[in-house]
Amino acid sequence: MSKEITSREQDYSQWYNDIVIKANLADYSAVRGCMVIKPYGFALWENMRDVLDRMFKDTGHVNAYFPLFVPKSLFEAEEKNAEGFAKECAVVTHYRLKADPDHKGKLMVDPEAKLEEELVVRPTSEAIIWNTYKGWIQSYRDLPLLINQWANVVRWEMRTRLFLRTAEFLWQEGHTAHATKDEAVAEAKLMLEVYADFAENWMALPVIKGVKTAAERFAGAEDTYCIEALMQDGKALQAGTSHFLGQNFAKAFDVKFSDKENKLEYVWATSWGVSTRLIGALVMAHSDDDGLILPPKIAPIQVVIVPIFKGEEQKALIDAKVKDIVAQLKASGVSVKYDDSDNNRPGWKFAQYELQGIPVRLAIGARDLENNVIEVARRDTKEKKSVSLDGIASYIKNLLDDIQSNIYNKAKAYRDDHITKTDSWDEFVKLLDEKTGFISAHWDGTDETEEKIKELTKATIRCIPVNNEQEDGKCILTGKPSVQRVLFARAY
RNA sequence: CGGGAAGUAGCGCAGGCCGGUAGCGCACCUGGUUUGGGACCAGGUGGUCGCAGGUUCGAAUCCUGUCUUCCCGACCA
Repeated sequence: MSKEITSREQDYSQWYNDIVIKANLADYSAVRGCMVIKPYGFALWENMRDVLDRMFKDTGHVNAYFPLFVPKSLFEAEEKNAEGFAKECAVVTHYRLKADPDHKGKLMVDPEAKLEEELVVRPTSEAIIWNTYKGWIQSYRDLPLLINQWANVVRWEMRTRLFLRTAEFLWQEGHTAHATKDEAVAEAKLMLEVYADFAENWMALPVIKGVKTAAERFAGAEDTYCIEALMQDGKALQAGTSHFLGQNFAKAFDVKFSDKENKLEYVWATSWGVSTRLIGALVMAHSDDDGLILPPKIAPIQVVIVPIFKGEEQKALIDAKVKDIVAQLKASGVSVKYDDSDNNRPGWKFAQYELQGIPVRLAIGARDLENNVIEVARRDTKEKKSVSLDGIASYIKNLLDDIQSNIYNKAKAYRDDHITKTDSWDEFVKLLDEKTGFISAHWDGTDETEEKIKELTKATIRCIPVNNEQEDGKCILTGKPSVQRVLFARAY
């Protein structure tokens, strides 16, 4: 049991915070609601970003960068979107400070330097981007326009949590323009598939693809698609969203194109994003009471090697052997760190690297050298095994694959076990409190019922799964007729 | 933004009521012994007690304000 980390049973929230801090993913900062992403956490984000970036490019997208600031007049152009974000916008009103005459050595906002028009710090970039697209799109030959940007955004949250909800966060936002509705819908669905692929095959995070109800939909969208994941405390977490925006932004920003018949039409739009919140999902989906557990495919370091020795002579022999092992692993594309620092003893290192979620640990001492073996410890199951050094690289490669799928299967088994069907309101309430997870129940399709259920239970409709089975039934709350079940859960 | 708790050495905490030389454990430095699951001995370094005011001869301690964090709530794509 870790000395550093609160157990999940004792305090799940504290367990999460402990892991984020103690595994060196992030740190608190002097700015309310904003965190520092530390090198280890950022390396993880870089790996995730690189994979996603390649997936975006493989589906025809290119990167660009748009400004951090959005003039208020542009921001408010698409009314629903603006209203949706209005309450959490940071706004720049002045452009200069000056020495404060009443407080020596202090600065004050210069009242003379008020901006003509306030600048909204982007909570998302639809406005500035669609204002720009207006100048880029004239003809159907300019379409589709498939652009992504990696950026920071600011949402002035009242209550923040490391990675899960911070005032500033990093993300990517794709913004595409299309000639037809069908093509835009297809794009939104395609990117949902990309996100699901990334979550499942790289993050080992099983997700449910679905569509949001009107109440949960992105402000300004016609349809919001999402991937929903389940955390170990039974709460759902939205891990990514993809929006079909219809012609709402095209109309708000007057973006028209000439089609083949030379008719002027509004373009069709999508936007889609995932953020550093995914790191929070990763932590909460896989980790245990000893610390972080990372899927090998995105772990910053896949293998750490710890030498165990008495005296410099042994150390030299081990160094020579490890040098060879490191070369073999690197040649096989495995990222590896050799920790031969003398600051800490092996036991300390073992605990530390487990806390940081490094998938595989190798320990090697004089005894192993004699027998031409090495001790292999896997983080996910904590199994240890002595393995021959002959063919060690391919053994490790296979092991990393096995760990990747084991982590996924474990998360999936938990998730699948926590999707419960019910047709009884009493059971619905009981399940939310006791079993937790997703509850599959009939809903009459109205905002009022959804809102009422949220009031009564704090559960929201996470999504209507794609390809949802159609089945006649009665609404869990009102008893009114329903044609399908939807997934409810308490959520982050 | 409302309610609660916290902030004293890098980390974890004591001290605070009852104002009077700022302490403990871990970490760090030096030396030595060690090294197969968070080593041990000895000797050291390190703090304007979150910040700003106030009360007082004197404030970590009392008062006011403020900042940051955590928990609960409201809010949140």
